[in-house]
Amino acid sequence: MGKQNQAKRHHHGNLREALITAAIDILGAGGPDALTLRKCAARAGVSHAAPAHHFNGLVSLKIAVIARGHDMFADTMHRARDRAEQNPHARLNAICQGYLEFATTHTDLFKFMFQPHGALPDSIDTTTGMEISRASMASYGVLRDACAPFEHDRGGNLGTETMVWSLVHGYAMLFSTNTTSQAPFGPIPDFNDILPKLLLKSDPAQ
Amino acid sequence: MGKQNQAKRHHHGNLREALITAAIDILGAGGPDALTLRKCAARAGVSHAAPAHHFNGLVSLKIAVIARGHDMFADTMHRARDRAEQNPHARLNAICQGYLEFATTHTDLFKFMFQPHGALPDSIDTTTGMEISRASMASYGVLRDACAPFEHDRGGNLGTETMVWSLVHGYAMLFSTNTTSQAPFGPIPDFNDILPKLLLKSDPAQ
DNA sequence: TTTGTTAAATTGACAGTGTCAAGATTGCAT
DNA sequence: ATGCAATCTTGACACTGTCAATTTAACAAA
Repeated sequence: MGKQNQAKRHHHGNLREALITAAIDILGAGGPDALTLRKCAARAGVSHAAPAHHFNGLVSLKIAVIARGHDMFADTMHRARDRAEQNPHARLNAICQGYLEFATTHTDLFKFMFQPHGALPDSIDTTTGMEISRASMASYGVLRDACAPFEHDRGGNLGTETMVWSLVHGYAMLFSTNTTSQAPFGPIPDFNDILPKLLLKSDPAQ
Repeated sequence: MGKQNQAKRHHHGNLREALITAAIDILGAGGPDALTLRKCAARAGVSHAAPAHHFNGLVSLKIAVIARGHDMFADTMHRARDRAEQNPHARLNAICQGYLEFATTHTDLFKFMFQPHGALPDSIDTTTGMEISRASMASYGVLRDACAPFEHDRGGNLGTETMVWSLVHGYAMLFSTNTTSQAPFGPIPDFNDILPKLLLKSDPAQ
């Protein structure tokens, strides 16, 4: 086994990957404040300063985690889309369901992805910078493509994109879980009952 | 002057308030990661362990900052509402404008308010706990009251609340500022062009 | 194979941080 | 004035990110 061969080796072999998965595990277990370079290093079985050779500081590791999160995010939406009926309404509805499914099942990661992390562009190593731009554009593209069939009276389909994205994102942010001491809510309407009102209005062909 | 009299005193006089305003200043200047108990203490002119007598740890101070943020948030929406025409549509539209105005002018604080901070209810001192529940309920009440006139076919007006809140919150979260390495956007449609589509559809009297 | 160069990981150190314990100071009711 | 409780300080500890110096491993060239 390759793993047994690499067990005693000085070089880890794939430390960058191991640190990202370790970070996601720690994030899911202990929340954002528990995400620590030293803990990731310990979980990957390396010394505390080893991550410095793969990430330009803690912020870069966080950005890499967000990039990985966007990959998972896009996957969830893709799967939801592919098992839906193949018409624009069903497709967009399924993608929103995937959006909310990811926000519900990976709440910590989802909220972590849309937080400011004080990352100046030059403080991120080039590898991580490429990953985050690719992954974030890809996950946004899923929703953008699904909105394309819905023409809008002004501004092309950008208006539809903005409306749908704002609606589903706000819904996910507010109701995926009650964060801390939010106002008490009654039963929250299902998103299935919300989106059609927006779509029917936006699509003159309907 | 009271201040000069209190300058050399051992007791600060109003350290709790001073710490909260110091925290908001630091948050606006250096971002969430710069918000530190020791920095707040230094800015308030007390020793590093003084805050422990007013807040049950850093998390409680953060929650107190969020409560103060909700007060400012509600004020902004109130002012926007009061200078609008007094009909349901204009009122709700103005409140959403206030919502976005706060998110734009206090972006750091706004995003900080809607982040998870790993606050177990029993880890927050009672004073702060009362403040956050009062303040968050008050700020949510502004939007709730503005949605009340718009009856909805199912679920009373809760559906309208959920729709409008999700829409404006998502819009604020996504477009108040480009956080870090988001996908490249074209021009974002103004919220004034978005909300009416939702309202007109939701209000059968229109 | 031997050698030299580079990448990868380790060790050690330093300044900050949250938090606790113990002591000192102040304000206030009695 | 006296005692008590609230308030603040000092000191300490473990943990964190980050840097510098060093050791180890991998690999290409001779």
